[in-house]
Amino acid sequence: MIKLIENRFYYLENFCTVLEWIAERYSDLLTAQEREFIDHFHLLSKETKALLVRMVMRKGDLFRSSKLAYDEIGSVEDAAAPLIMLGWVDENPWLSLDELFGLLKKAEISQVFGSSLHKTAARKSDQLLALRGEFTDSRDFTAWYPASNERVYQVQITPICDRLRLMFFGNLRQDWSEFVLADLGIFQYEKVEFSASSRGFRSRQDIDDYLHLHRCRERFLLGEPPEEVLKDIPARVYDNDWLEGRRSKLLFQIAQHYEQIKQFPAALNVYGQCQYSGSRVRAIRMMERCAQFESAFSLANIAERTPESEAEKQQLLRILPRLHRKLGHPRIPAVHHHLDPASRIDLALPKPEPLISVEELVRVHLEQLSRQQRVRVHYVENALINSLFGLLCWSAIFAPIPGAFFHPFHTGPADLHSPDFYRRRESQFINSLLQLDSDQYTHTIRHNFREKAGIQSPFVFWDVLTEELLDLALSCVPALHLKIWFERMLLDIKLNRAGMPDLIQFWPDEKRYRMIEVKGPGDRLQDNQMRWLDYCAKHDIPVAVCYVQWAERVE
DNA sequence: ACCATACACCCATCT
DNA sequence: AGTGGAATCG
DNA sequence: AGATGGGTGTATCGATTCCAC
Ligand SMILES: [Mn+2]
Ligand SMILES: [Mn+2]
Repeated sequence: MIKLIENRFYYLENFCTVLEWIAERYSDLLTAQEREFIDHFHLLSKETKALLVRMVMRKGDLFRSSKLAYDEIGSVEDAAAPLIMLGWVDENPWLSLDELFGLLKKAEISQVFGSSLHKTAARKSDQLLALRGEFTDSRDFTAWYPASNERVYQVQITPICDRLRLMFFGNLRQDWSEFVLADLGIFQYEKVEFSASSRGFRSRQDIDDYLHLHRCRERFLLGEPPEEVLKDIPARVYDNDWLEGRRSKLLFQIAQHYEQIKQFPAALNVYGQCQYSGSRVRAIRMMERCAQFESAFSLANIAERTPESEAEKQQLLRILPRLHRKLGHPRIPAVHHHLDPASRIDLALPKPEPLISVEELVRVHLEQLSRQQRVRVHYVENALINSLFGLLCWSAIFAPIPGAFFHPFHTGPADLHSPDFYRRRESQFINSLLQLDSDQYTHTIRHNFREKAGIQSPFVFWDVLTEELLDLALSCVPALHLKIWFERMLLDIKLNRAGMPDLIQFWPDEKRYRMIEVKGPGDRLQDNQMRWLDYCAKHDIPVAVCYVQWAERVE
């Protein structure tokens, strides 16, 4: 299964693949200077190109020459020379004290700062803290550390490399190691026949906007005061829905941060600026915390008239009665989730070894409970229904819709969470679900289980879905039930792909099943779990909640 | 699937 | 000394 | 006792190497 890489310059080959890919499909989105970079790169010697790529792939931009030892490259000095001429690498960068500390080992720090250091035993980070006041200037490496005969190199071209990586992958979370991991067979990706015109970006402005938001997010994550970051986040709504989603999400996270540091008015202000799902409820909550009950009440009423999701509706059922009370209105009774007593299981089990989970405990208990008939219980959570969905609808999910796939390393379509995901492949999904009206669905699911085994999918959990589990599921779960599960998933994939019960119990002799949510002491049903339980009850799908308590230990 | 969600475990407060 | 986290590599 | 909101920790290929503590 694991292949060997025969080319010692495999990483360079991969980098070149990206450059060629970009030059071929995205050249209209590049500046003359960027196109020039690509052309120049190809003219360099193999060793020089390899050294640059090694540096680009590694963390940070500063490297000691001794840390750039690669057999296939040989002399770093020789390989680096052309890069220095081009200005792509600085051979003698000015280093701040912080940067120097990142390059030196602790023993070397004592050597350099011996006289200034009070305690050589102190932690490196404390030494840095202590020296910051004294050494505020930047110097080059030999000035800091004359005894060293090493050089320090600094790559100068990370911005353009990040831009190219973003254009290729459509995100910045994937990096160049994707290639080698796929070559090694660690990740298998579906081969989608997308057209040569399929791209992750339509305009240079979109790329610039993405990079800008990304930098804002990094500054926020690094701890810069949110007020400073907010100044640079555009107040206007982006035309591109995808980018607007990213803008909204960043604002949401900043608002959450304000919430954590108890700056509720600031949080309210930021929640108000974004339409990220859930921000409205948080805004209502912030008004509540600021004792603005009238505003909270009126926003809650707007939300109740036009709820953004089932989840919001559910939260409003808790919020509104509370606000009525706070405002001194006549009480309206809070409606609580009601569980049919018949589908409630109470168990008192001996407290087990700390390593075993409650779900596993109940699973074993239920399997051993009824000796007279065959009972199998699997701990599946979301994995089973999602996997069956992913296998049945494989061709719909991986349909080559324009813009959904544009490089060879997608785990799923790029627009999976966009509101029109379903609409854009409606006929394919209708076709897939139609198979549940005959026994065709079992063939499709089994076929894809064999043919697509191990291939990354946003729905299929290959490690959970064993052959035994698949057989049990296909023989015990009626097609109609699968259709009901899948239809709700398709209504809102992001929201409805989770919250499914922990266990599934099969009675293979009766071709019957039941799903069971396990709750240990001190654990409660979550909102999304309640929504699935209600939905299943409404459609006569057998579900139960199993409450576990620890049985008294006999002393 | 945008270093994230999803899950369980834990606590404080209010009724 | 030994341990653990981060970085690197294929 | 229970409901509610809130905060936390865990997990991402796996082997090897380096370095701080
Ligand atoms: Mn669970
Ligand atoms: Mn559970």
